Amino acid sequence: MILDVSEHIADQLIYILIGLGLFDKNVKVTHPTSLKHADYTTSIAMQLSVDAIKNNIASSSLDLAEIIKERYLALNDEIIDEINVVNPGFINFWLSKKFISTSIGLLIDNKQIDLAIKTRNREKIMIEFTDTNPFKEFHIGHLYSNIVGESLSRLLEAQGANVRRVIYQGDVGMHVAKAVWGFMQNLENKSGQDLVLRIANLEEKSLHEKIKFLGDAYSYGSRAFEDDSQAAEQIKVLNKKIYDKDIEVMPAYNVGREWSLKYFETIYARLGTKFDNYYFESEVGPEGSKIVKEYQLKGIFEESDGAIIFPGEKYGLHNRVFINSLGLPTYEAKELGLAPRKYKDFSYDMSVIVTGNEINEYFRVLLKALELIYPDIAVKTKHISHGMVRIPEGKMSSRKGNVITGEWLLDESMHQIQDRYVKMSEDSSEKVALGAVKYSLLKFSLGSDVLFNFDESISLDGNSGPYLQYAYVRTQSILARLEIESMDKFIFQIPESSSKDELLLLRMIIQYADVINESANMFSPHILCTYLFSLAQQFNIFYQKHKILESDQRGFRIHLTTAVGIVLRDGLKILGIPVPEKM
RNA sequence: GCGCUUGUAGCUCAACGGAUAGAGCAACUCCCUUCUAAGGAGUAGGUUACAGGUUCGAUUCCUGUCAGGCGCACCA
Repeated sequence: MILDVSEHIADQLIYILIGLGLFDKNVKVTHPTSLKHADYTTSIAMQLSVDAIKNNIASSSLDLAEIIKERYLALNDEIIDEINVVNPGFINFWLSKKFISTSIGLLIDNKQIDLAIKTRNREKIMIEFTDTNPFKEFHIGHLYSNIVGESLSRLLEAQGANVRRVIYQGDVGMHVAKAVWGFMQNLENKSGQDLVLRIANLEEKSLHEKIKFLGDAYSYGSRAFEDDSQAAEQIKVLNKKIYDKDIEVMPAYNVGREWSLKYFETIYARLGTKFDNYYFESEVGPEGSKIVKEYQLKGIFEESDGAIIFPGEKYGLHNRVFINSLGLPTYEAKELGLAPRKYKDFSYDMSVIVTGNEINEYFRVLLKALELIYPDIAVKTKHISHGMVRIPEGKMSSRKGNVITGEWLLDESMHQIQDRYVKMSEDSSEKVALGAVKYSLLKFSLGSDVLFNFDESISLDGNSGPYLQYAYVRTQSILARLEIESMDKFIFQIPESSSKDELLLLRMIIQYADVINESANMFSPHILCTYLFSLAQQFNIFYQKHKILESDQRGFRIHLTTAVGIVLRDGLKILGIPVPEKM
């Protein structure tokens, strides 16, 4: 809908600067911190003032800014209405009303957002996120990863990318061994029936009861692992048996794995994620081991204390075990097996992996090893890490029983909403609950830890998901009062008497495309959140001050409301937040 | 001890090296016979942990100090 205005202005500026005998290809044109200053701004005059003064081009940064302004005005750029220069040398650009009305008119006609600049047109991007572990719960950390991964996927899709969502699940390893051990022990104590029959009895139970059973088995197993050295030995042996697909453990292993995966699937569906590929540690482990052994011969890996390690210290990192002394691949080796497998399935231009920041260090080591083995894959791999979700009591642990599961949070959020708004439909309250929880995690910049606060995560007021949903619903309920006839008849035009609030709202809408690109390029959904919140705020101010349907500017205001609704709906969709019809 | 990371209003967080450092929550004042008050208007709240440095300009970059978090080989 909108051409890339900042790039357009930057091009003009470069042309002007060359004419002046100044050259800087890093001319940046950005949105100022506040739209009160202008639509676009550049600080180039200040950056080049030293050069300009030295070469007698200008006497100061302010002077240089004035010179640039005059030359820009001489270009008669139709997009720009006004340029002003502000101390100590900012050059501020104001979009013309003509440009604004044309852009908004297009937006309304198309009834959707279509970024003219498809910065990632058809780029193939594989994105891995959520990474649950069968046999364990789906806790808020997984929830966070899922919400972040899904919104990043949608941001990249908005830029035109061909995105493939994948998940990598840990179905082997010590956590699984602990759970299977606990599972078998818990079954053992019940009756004299044989294992297969005892498992069959459990099949009648509901999925939730089965998951509860698995959860208990895991905490029983991990407690035993720490407190009982004999049990710990058994669990280690069991771990190996699981890798080897030993017939003795497979019945319990297979049903537990299946229950878990089925359960996770219900959560992904609820959250609105559909994965295209599923990868499992059990599948990539053997390949990873093979690669490590092959490259051990080439000197990339070394033997140490019976294990095979990658000597990260040689590269300023630290050493990591890739194959343990039992001959089993660790996380790192499995990841090494996963990388080429993913590339084989989808010859991507970029591979994004979303994880918690606790594994940042490992990932650096892993990337180094990958770089030595598959340099072409390594350069395409991008690790995005989000912070850990902390709870006020400290660390979550299954053992302490203070794990907050994703499902519990969503359910609890929904209950609170239904208590407060008794008339709301089931469908809307689920959407609002999702909006509250998702937005509360997305609004923070990625990277640093987030403190989980229940009241805030389900907050319905202020800077929250429901605030945005409410603003959207408000636009729709106003528009719903319209007769169908009236919609197509006006040509979008900004009246002379339009107020500052209305103009500001229009200028904010124009920025949407830039915000999407910035948010996607920086892999930062919170940028979109911040924007949508201020847009909704500005709309609420407008709504409070002005009558829409009963005013002499009815047509204009209806269109304005329509445009805000389109942007809010589209932006929320990109965040993965559904919009209810009524609230 | 080493590596990575964070420190901004009472709390939770924004701010591409730029303009008077902004929001939400909490507190206090107001505004519903009105297109949805899940809203709006206002007041109060800051030596951006501390000390230097680089720059026309530093919350942002560099160095040091202090404080928190994470990671330091067979878990993921």
